[in-house]
Amino acid sequence: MSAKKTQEISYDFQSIEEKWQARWQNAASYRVNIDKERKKYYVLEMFPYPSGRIHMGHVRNYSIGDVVARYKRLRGYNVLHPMGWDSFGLPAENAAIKNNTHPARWTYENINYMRRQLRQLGLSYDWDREIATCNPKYYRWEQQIFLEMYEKGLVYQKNTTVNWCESCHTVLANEQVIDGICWRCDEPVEARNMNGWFFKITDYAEELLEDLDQLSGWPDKVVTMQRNWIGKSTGLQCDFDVEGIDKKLSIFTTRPDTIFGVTFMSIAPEHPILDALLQNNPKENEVREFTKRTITEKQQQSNKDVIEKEGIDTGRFCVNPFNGQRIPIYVSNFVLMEYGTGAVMAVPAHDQRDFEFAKKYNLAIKAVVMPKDTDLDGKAMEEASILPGILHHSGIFSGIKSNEAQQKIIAHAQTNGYGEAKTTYRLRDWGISRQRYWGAPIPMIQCNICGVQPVPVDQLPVTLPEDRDSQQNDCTPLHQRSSFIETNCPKCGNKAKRETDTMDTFVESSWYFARYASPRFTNSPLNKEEASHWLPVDQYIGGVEHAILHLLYSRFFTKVLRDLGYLSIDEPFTNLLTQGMVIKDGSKMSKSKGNVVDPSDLIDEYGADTTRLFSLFAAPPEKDLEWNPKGVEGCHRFLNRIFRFVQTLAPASSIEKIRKPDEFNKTERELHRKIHQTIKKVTNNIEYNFHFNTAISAVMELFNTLTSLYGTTSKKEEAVNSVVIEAVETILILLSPMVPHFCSELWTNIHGDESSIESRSWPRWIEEATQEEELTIVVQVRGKVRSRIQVPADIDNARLEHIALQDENVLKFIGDQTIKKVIVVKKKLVNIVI
RNA sequence: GCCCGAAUGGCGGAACUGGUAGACGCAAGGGACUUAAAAUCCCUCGGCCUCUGGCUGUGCGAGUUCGAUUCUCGCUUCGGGCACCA
Repeated sequence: MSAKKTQEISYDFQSIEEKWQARWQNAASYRVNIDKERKKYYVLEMFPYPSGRIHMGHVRNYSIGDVVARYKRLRGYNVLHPMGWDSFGLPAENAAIKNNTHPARWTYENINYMRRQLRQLGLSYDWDREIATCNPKYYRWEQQIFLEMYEKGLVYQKNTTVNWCESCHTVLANEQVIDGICWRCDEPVEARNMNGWFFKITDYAEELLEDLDQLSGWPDKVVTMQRNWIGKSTGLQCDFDVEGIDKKLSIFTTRPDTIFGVTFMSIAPEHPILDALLQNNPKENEVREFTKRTITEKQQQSNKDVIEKEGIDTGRFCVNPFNGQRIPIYVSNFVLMEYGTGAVMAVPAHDQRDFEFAKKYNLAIKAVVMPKDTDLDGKAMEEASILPGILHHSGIFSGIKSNEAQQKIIAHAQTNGYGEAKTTYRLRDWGISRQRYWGAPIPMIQCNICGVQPVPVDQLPVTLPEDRDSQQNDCTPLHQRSSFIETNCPKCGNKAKRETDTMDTFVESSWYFARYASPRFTNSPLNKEEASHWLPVDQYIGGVEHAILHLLYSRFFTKVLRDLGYLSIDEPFTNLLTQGMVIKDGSKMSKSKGNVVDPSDLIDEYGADTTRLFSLFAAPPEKDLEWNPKGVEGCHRFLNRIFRFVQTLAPASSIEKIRKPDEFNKTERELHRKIHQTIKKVTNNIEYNFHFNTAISAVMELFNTLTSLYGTTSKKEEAVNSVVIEAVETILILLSPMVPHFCSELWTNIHGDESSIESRSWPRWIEEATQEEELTIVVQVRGKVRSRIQVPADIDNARLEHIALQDENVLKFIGDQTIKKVIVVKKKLVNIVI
């Protein structure tokens, strides 16, 4: 459809939207400061990466947030609603290389463009608080937090196997590897040995897990995902003596009750004890060959495929401390060095994986836990039995129930000094080193004399070098820039080298929500007073794809910042709304699929208000939104209908027919009732479940009622009365969080240019006014609807039953059969059972 | 494999605590206005039948109940998460 054609049928959204955006900007309408008189409300949408242009996912996310912000303001809250840019990251480097420019330039150009797009949407942000994470004024504080964490022992460096993405040319955190694939570029990730910096998120594993219980305002799904990700298991860590060497083999098990069923031992190919085991061992070459092959296979294999279970006998034995039994030690390809102790006690009778392994290598299977009324025989078993039961063949523990035996066996090991209760987590420490240019430099120095030294806080920020002599792109990694590397040791003053890794961009987004409380503060990362006033975020809104990554890291940082004395809260986000994706033609909108709808085109054609309205109307926020261009037109038509109606309405001040409820005629009563029913419905929809789609439907119904009672324009004489004005005002206020320009404009049409809809407060419904005078009662015979009867609302059940039983149609269905029972549901229905 | 979630007209989606299934919108069909079209307005719109009425219908199969989209059990399909986790 051409713009011209649309113009003919539309209200002049372009000039209206420009007018109101200018007003809001000039008056700084959404600037916010601490106000002790009013309750605070902090609503935040996940800030965007400045990729170039706003997409429909952003429009949806920010429209939802803006409704919440505007609604809360009308409810009298002092609302903090900030916006900023998650502006470090790889795409900037790629674009810089492609266009021969500097990533900073590309990034800031994008920010400027996208800020303009957001303003065009009429989003009510406090732009004075805008931050960009690539600005040294932001990452300087991040470097300081890093140093304070280092001092607290929460940062360390280690050489370890890391996830390397060759296509992004950098290391990735575990959370950024999805099914063995890089979260950003979809290329497979390889294992590599490298030196890198880590945050000790595992120190907070228990608290991160426990506090999930507090997050009643989060979707269960996200809480569950985090719980699984942290992956806590409790059990026994137990030492087995190894025959012939002076070393112990330590295992971890969640099933200590099966320890008398151990028939072999599986250790990881990387296990450090292996060297000792292979000394003077005739099988050395054979075993070494196996481990070498397995390790290579593991590195090549993406962790998605389950590889065939394989193992090799080392020819060595260890001893079960509980019964002195000799146990062969195998190296197995499925044992992970990173989890537990890298060694597993194998109980084939009660673990399916061990069972298969035992069958393959013809190892003994010994059943020790007998489920109720069974007597398992290891030789005859066809699969492992994982059910609880009574312990057999288990020495002094025989006869005890398996769940009780767990604690007793752990206690026994503890008393005898060969084991203890142990908790392990799946969660790994967060590797934050990135070998890329466009990120916050890690503020550390390597001195040959003094070792690793932190950059003194008064020397912050360590800024990215910008040798912009040439017009060339400038993304050379830091380790290739001698001018950056060379420095002096802060301790001894001799020549030393700077750390050349930059921080994972998820570090920036882990605390930005706190910085918004005092974005220009220059004494420390956070102004404690401001932070304690505004935080936690009352409502956080964003895509579910961040369920683990960003949301887990932010929770971790909140606890760290608390322990560093900056925050007084335990959890950053009280309520979380995860919105669904925007779908077109069955798949997510993306450039590669060529199914993107550019929000700017929509704004040009229909205006920001229609664009916002549709994104809210088409589906409830947590569901995926199917894009339907015709649906947009439907929303546009709805606004046009209201516009036309209000255009023909006389100014409120000229209304002479001011009526009080007790003077209402039937039509006025009906409209008045609908007004209050709508206020109730919309308020509940926004307040409790963010179902904006049904909120909008309710307003549509109110408008439909209005026009069916008074005609599609209000030219008629009788339309000019106070109830009609109330209806229109209600429609405008209820819709104003969703279509703010439109409602602001029409409000001034009714009340004059000085009047502002935003200074009004959200309407309250009168419960009494929502009550129907007459009810439609359904009459069922044997559960089937046979008739509907109109009765006064205050009818009692006996009278209702009486009327129902006289209904002609009902009598027809009862015929000459006897009535067994009559069920009357107050104000709803009568069911006659025959 | 384990753990979550979902399934309702041609489509997006409604339905409070077990009580009128399909609100609202889109699409479609018919009509009014118009020289005509667009826009606007009005009507119809789950399926079937013997059509002022009736039967049937919320993924499938059972169950509880006077009554089930809603609760229970067993499946199917789709989506999401975790996955040699010891």
